This record gives sequence, C-alpha cells and structure tokens, in this order.
Amino acid sequence: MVTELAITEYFIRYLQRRDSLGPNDLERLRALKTEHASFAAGEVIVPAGSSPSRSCMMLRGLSARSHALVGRPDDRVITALHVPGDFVDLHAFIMSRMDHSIIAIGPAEVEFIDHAELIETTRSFPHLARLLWMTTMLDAAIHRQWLVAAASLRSSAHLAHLLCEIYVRLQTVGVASDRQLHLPLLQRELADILGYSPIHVNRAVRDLRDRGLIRWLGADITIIDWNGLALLARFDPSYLDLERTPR
Amino acid sequence: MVTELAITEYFIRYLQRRDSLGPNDLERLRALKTEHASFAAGEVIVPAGSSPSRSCMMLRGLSARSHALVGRPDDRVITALHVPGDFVDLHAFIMSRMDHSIIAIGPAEVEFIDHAELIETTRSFPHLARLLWMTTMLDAAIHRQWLVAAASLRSSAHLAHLLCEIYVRLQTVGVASDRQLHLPLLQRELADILGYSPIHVNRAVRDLRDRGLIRWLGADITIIDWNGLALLARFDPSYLDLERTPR
DNA sequence: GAGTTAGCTTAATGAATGTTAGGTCGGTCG
DNA sequence: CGACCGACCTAACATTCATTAAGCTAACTC
Repeated sequence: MVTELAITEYFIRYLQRRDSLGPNDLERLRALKTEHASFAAGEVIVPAGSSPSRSCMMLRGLSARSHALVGRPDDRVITALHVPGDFVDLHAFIMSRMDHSIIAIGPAEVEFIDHAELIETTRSFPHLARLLWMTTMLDAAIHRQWLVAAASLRSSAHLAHLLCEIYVRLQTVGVASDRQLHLPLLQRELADILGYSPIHVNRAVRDLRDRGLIRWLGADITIIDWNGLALLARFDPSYLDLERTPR
Repeated sequence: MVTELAITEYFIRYLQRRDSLGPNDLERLRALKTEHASFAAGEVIVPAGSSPSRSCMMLRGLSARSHALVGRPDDRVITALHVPGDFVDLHAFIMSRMDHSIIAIGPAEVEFIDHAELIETTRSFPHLARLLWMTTMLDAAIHRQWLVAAASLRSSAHLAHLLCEIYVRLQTVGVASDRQLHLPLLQRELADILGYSPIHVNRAVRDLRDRGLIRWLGADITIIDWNGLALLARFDPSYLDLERTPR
C-alpha cells in the first residue's frame, strides 16, 4: 500500500523545522479540506483589491507578492517570494482587503483552504493558531531583511543575498539540496524584486558568475562557492528562525 | 473626579479605527497590567539577541526597529518606526529570539505587558487575539510598502512617502493634526531608514523645502502642500487598512 | 529555412547617489 | 567669554545605477 502524502506535508516540514507538532496538531493539519489549483507562469492567484474567503498554501513552484505602482500600471514591485510549504496569503484571513496580488512565478500549484475551516482550527487548536501567527511573523522578518539588504548592499551582494535566502528556504522543505536550485525567475522579475533595471540585474548576475560564485543556466542554478556567496551577501540566516523551540 | 485615562487608550484608538470593540474587549484591554518605562533618545528598549518575557506598547514618542549590520557594527538599518498606540514587539511573543533591537527615537515612553498576561488574553478573548494578530499583519503591510517605496521612488519622493505615512499614522491616534507633526528624527536616522547617506538625505529635505511642500524646523514639520507631497510620493494609504470592518 | 519573438548580453552615455572635505549655527561646558 | 561639540548644510569629485540602443541565441511559426 502506498503511503498517502497529505497535501499539507510541505507545510508540516516548514513547521517542524521550528517547533514540534503533537499528534492532535498533525492529525488536524492532515485533515484540512483543501482545494487544489494550478497556475501558469505569470497568472494571478489572488488579485489585489479582492477580499477572498479562502487562503492558499504553496505546493509546487514559486509565487510572489506583486504591487502595482500607482500612476504606472506597467510597473510593479515584488515584495515577497513564496516557496513550497509557505502559507501564502493569511493576509486575507485577517485584513479587510488585498493591497497586492499573489502571482505565479513559473508554473505553480497551490492548495486553497476556506477561512471557515481556518477559524474553526484556530478556535480549537490554540497551538496551531500560534503557529499560523508565527508564519506571518516570519514573513514580516523576511520583509525586514529585504529592507536591510536593499539599504546596505550593492547590486551583486544584494542578488547574492536573495540567492542565499531562497536556497536555505528551499532546502528547509527539502526542495533543494547539494547547492543546486531550480529557480524559474526571469531577470526582468529579479529586477522587480531587487529594485534595479533589468540591465543592471544582468550586470550583477555576470559579476557573480565572473567571481566564480555561481553557475546559472536557464532556471537551474549551482552555487559553486557557498561561503564566498554568503560572505559577499553578509548572509546570516538567523532571521529565518530555524530553531526548534516550543512556541 | 478626574477621568482615568487607561494606559492602553492609544492602542484602543488604533484598534477602533479598524474594527469595533465590544464592552468585554474594552474592559479587558483597560484592565491589562502594564509596567511603565521611560527611555532617553537612542536608548535600547529591547536588545537584539534577547528572548524577552514581555512585550511593549508605545505610549509617547517614537521607537524604531534597528538592525546591526554584520561586519560593520557601526552601521545599522532601521526597518520600522513605531508611534503611540503601536504594539511594538509582539515579535518577541511568538518568535524564539529578537533578530533586531527596539530603540527610542527621541525621548520615549512605553508600557510593558507580560507574555503570561497576553497568553491568557488570547485564550479567553479570541476577538482580541485576532486583533493582536492584525497589528503584526499591519506591520508587515507597512514593511512591504517601504520595500515598494525603496524600489520605485527617488530620494525626494521616498522621503515624502515616509512623511505622508508617519503623518497619517500619528493623525490616526490623535497625536498630529492640522498638517503639523513633531518628529524628533535626526537626518542621520532618516538616512538609516531610507538607505541613503546623510548628505543625500539633506539634499532630499532641501528639495522638498525648495518645492514649497514642507517646512522643517528642528523636530517640527509643517506640511504646506499635502496634495503635492502625496502626489510626489504616489502615496496611497490603503495599505494602512483604515477601514472599520469586523475581523 | 527565413522571419519572429523572448530572454539574455553588452556598450555608451547621463542621472542619481556616495564620499570626502569643510563650513555654519546653536548649544554646553570649561 | 572662548573652546568645543553635534547637527545641519554645501561643494567637488567618484561610484553606482538607469537609459538607450543594439547584437546574440534559442524556440517557435509560417
């Protein structure tokens, strides 16, 4: 008999890297009713301005928080990236309206969970409620680190920091290992993340390549010199709170 | 008999701009046991690396989240500002350790609340638990907007955006009005917030002054042309979620 | 196989920002 | 009073980044 892989397995890995889950918690998580959905690259998963009655969790691929710029509808800024296991838009569970969109970066698969289901879970499982809260706090900690990187690092180091973070986050849920990661991010999208022009992103990529830190072929990246990359980026993963402590 | 002003009154204003509070909620908030503390400009309120057993709420003045840079201990980045009514470091309530410090900007007064008290409150008052969660979500939304501003605005517009946001936030809790605000922020601190050199911040301040948008004397700012300032900054306050809706 | 497109790459120029240096002004303290 | 100090201000020069323009390659279309 084949082991049934619960839809929430990545999310459980994400949580178990930071706390231990009791049998009741695990059972509840695995019993969550979810609705699967697939999106092509660039498609909108949750539109800005909406007030969704369900929230989504990443299953495969990447998604991003995209902010349209007022007065410049063709331009946008990407303020977050989400990897498998991330509970992406709990924002909609608490706030009155989405002030940004969730979009697919490359082909992506998500699971939607009704807010009614989440409300019932937070009422009956206070520990899970705290852990859901924690995931949004961790998102905020990552936002702050992006602010630190934007303010203190130059383009190459800034890009290096993003690569270090994404690699660690993918590794945490078992989607990357051996210094290899699959990252279907266009340079144009990197520009929207880092706040540079696409041309300048290209310079940064070339710089990391010329320094012998990474190899980058299509969407496949190999980190040749992790220590060098982390040193350049002054990367310190403590903001990702990868400690198993009771919460 | 003098009306007793509960210590949590600013926090209550903050919440009431976004939801309505029932009598039980209000009573509970006003009964919270708090411990008052005053800090001089620049003093550390909550140090990085600590795991505090209480969290603090701003009462008077300003505080900031300060990130020390690895390898450059003299440099720092400020990733958030907090005004009266803000529940500043719920981060410590959920996360294992502070990855940044809370510092006083100008003289500041805060109220500390024990985590035991908060745990009891979140258990018995689910609506208040959601509202506490909301305050941290709002912080995250502000972080994202700072990322958008950093990526899409030039120095003058970037500074203008910060001023617009701070004015609205101060106004929300009744600490600023009539286009006047008291902001004891040094240009050196503005540089740590915006990610520019102090000299460049000075250029941006001069530019806003030369355009006739603001008057800035010491720590007292007058917004002469709100519409012009908001237009330059492309300021849209919807991310502050100033809507009274049930949550 | 030629045309077309999207993404990547490079070069040249100009604008935005950092750095260094030094000046002014209003406090505080001997 | 005079020396000092911190915050603010300004100028001159260096670096980083944006913009414009254009070439390249692989994938797809006709």
